Amino acid sequence: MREHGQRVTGARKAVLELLVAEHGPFTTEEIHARLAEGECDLVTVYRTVASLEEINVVRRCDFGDGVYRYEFNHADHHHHHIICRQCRSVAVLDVCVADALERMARQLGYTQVTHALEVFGICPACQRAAAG
Amino acid sequence: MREHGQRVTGARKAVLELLVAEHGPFTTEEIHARLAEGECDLVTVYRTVASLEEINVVRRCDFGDGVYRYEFNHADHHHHHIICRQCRSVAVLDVCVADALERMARQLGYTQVTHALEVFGICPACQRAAAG
DNA sequence: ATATGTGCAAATTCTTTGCATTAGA
DNA sequence: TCTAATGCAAAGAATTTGCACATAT
Repeated sequence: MREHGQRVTGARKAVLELLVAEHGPFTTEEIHARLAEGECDLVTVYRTVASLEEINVVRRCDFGDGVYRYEFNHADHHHHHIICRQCRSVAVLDVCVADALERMARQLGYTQVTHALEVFGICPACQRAAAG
Repeated sequence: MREHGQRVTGARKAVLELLVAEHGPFTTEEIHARLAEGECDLVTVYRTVASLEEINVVRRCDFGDGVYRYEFNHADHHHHHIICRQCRSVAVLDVCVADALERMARQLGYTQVTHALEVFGICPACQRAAAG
């Protein structure tokens, strides 16, 4: 963070430690709720995840329900999520197949190429619940 | 639409015709603005794209700026977008590589599997602008 | 005839901003 | 010391909801 002219503060340490310790992804509300009482304001959580995303330490996910979620961005361990459309449970798909698309984008002349990929479905538990 | 118990109304025809004619993707505001004056309320655009998305005629895209966009879902012609982070211009990446992930999700027991994939970068024009 | 869709206004939800205060470097 | 970060309150933006009226089947 210091490399990017950002200060290392209590709030930032707390948010980042939480995201490193638990996998997430979490909404800002969830992050705020998990922090110690009075540790840090909800607004500061918003500002903190934005700062962390800027320096690529945190990745923002969109599960399509109008709320953004944030998770620690393991540099070496890129993965994606499968989200149940019904119960919103999240599982990890431990593979990434988007490299081909990123290459294609670079060939088109784009730089700083990244991607966002989420998979949606109905999880086995919800299928059972619907059937029973 | 009738197959899904949905009624064919003027508003729905207008929105769908627009999305078929122009490529999009468009925000609800953009759709509303392109429709004939008084053709249909903005709220109805929201409700219409939701109905159309439900029956998979329309696909929702998230370009990461907090606004959803909608485009006609060519059944046979699945593609993805490359969005310039700076000027928000959109180009089409005429390939889809997510089938492997969808297969994986189905193997995990998920049904009704779909995915959302967007690629981001800085487009050549914005690079030139920044350099010049 | 009747359930569904629409328009308008208002509410809700998520996120951002302004500004005085606090605290890193 | 000086700039950046924080907390609180308030604003802003996107989307959803309630309800009376209109309309497709």
